Amino acid sequence: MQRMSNLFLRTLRDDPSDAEVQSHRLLVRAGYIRRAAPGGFSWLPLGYEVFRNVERIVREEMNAAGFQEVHFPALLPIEPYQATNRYEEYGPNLFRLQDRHGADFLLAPTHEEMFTLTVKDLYSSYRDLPLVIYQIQTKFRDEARPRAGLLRTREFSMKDSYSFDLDDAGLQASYDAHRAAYIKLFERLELPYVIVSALSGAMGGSASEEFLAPLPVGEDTFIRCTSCDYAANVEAVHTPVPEPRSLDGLPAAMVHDTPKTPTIATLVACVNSDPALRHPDRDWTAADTLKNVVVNIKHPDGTVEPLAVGIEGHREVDMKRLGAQVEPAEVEPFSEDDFKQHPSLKKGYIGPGVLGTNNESGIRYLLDPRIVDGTQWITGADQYNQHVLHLTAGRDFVADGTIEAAEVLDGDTCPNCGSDVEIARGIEIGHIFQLGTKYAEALELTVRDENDQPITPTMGSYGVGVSRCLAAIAEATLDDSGLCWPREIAPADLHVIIAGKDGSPQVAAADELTASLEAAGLRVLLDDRSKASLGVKFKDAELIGVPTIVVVGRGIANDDNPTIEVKDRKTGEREDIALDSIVEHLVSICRP
RNA sequence: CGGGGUGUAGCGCAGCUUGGUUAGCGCGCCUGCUUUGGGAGCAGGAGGCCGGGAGUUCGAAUCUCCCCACCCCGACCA
Repeated sequence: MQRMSNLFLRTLRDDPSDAEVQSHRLLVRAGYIRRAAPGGFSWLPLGYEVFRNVERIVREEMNAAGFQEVHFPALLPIEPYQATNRYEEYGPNLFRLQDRHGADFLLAPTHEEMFTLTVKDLYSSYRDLPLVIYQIQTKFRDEARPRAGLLRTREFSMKDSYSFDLDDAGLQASYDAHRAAYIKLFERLELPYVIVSALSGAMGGSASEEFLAPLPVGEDTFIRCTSCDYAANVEAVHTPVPEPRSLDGLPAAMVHDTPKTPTIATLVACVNSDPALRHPDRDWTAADTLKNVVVNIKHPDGTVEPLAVGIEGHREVDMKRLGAQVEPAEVEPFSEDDFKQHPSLKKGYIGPGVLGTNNESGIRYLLDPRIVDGTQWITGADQYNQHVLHLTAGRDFVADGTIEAAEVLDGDTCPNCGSDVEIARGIEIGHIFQLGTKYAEALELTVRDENDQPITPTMGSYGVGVSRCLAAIAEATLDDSGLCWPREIAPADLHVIIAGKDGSPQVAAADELTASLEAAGLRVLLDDRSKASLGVKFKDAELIGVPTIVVVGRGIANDDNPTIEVKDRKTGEREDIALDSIVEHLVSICRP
């Protein structure tokens, strides 16, 4: 039992000024956490209780799946990370430090290297595999911008597991086992989730899916179908490619003067207002135009190559999608100086006529996949103040290939079923990766097969953000009055409020009730504060968010039929329960 | 790293434009009395390097410069 009269807790009446997102505000106001460092939080008793509950559930589900728990240091030497090149690839997000001898160390952002090395250390036979081991550990990442309370911190708790298999089928089985375990886990946490296909990014490897909690405060943008269950990270969305159209009978391309139209908006206004250029049946829209955007692609070896991307005029280039397509190269803006280097590019009037490796600019030209043969476009004529109408793909121009770099819009076509997709935001709560042999090869992990030949195991890695999950659960369940935890996560099963003065019968009754409830195996938070007014106790109970609130008050003074009030935090429904059946009643609520 | 905003008591804020008593207010905290079914009342009290440093000035929370921290947007990001 926890008595609030001596609980290390101070609830706040006002919102902390530095907290913007709801979960952050309420976790601070309810006395669960305190900011202690940039991107770092201290856990207070109630918060740590909830944290341990989330951690326990994660652990139980991992163990239930047959995975074995280990624990590694967070402070690590850099050599293994140099061997996989991640010491460089992680860049400024890696915390680096030196010991007293000047030797380099890092604070681990994730542990692929150490798990791989430990397997190498202990195992050497195919008979030992498959293997899945995991840990729940504090991770460190020097985030450029910690934000949103517990949702993005520089020090956070994460469950990370690693699978080691002999072949692709084994990896797929380990991956599927994690996927299934995560589904059970998030359902037990009562955390809504969407599984989206993702790109593996800097982790290397092939297949990868993210578990997102679909909440507006999430930082990840994803696409989901309004009809089927398709969902994907915005970087990983595939654009359905329309069928090519016939070139027969299409009007010829014509160059027209379109003065002062360097932007899509001015161009559309111009062609709609010029009687010679108007569409016979309707207004032209930005979607009738072909926008050509030039960027620089910086390769890992330092060389820079210009790249032109052709997309529908009503879309922007999505830098995340483009970046994911050209990885590991990086995208940089095309500067005024760059334009001077390429005089054939008339800024604001760039068209396919000069783009492409075989044309005047020599710049590689990639098209959005929707721009199939037979589609007609209004686009730049490569002379200032001129555009060309009816320029037809496959007839008047051919690009060097296609690229998925256009922004995804609400109402785009689902690649799975053809219905509309919508854009949503989510908090990344889990991520599963098929890594392949990148780490095993770099660290020379091999085992002997049945013919005594060395083979390289194939790996997967799988993460769940424990502290982030806690924040996501708070975010998903809170209401205007405060937090509202699922029972298994909550810091207690019951929040018992004494509505009576010191020495009143309510105090004795509450003490007796609490003892009985504890004997029945329920976790009780008892508000026995004598100085706090009843209003404060009610407000604090709702703020703290224990799922069931029990009020020992005037009802017990009824000699004929003494009662105790039971209130459901989420619904607000209250009910007076006879004193002689209260324990049984509460057990049935808490342990259905 | 770019843009914007904010730093004054444990928390939330006013004061700064136009420099000038002892830097205020609400909540919280301490003492006493009253109160007890929805953030109680009265009375008394404690608590401030006004983010840090340098400068201007007879005098700086207030003006100038530099730095730091935090929040938001973007870049970044398993």
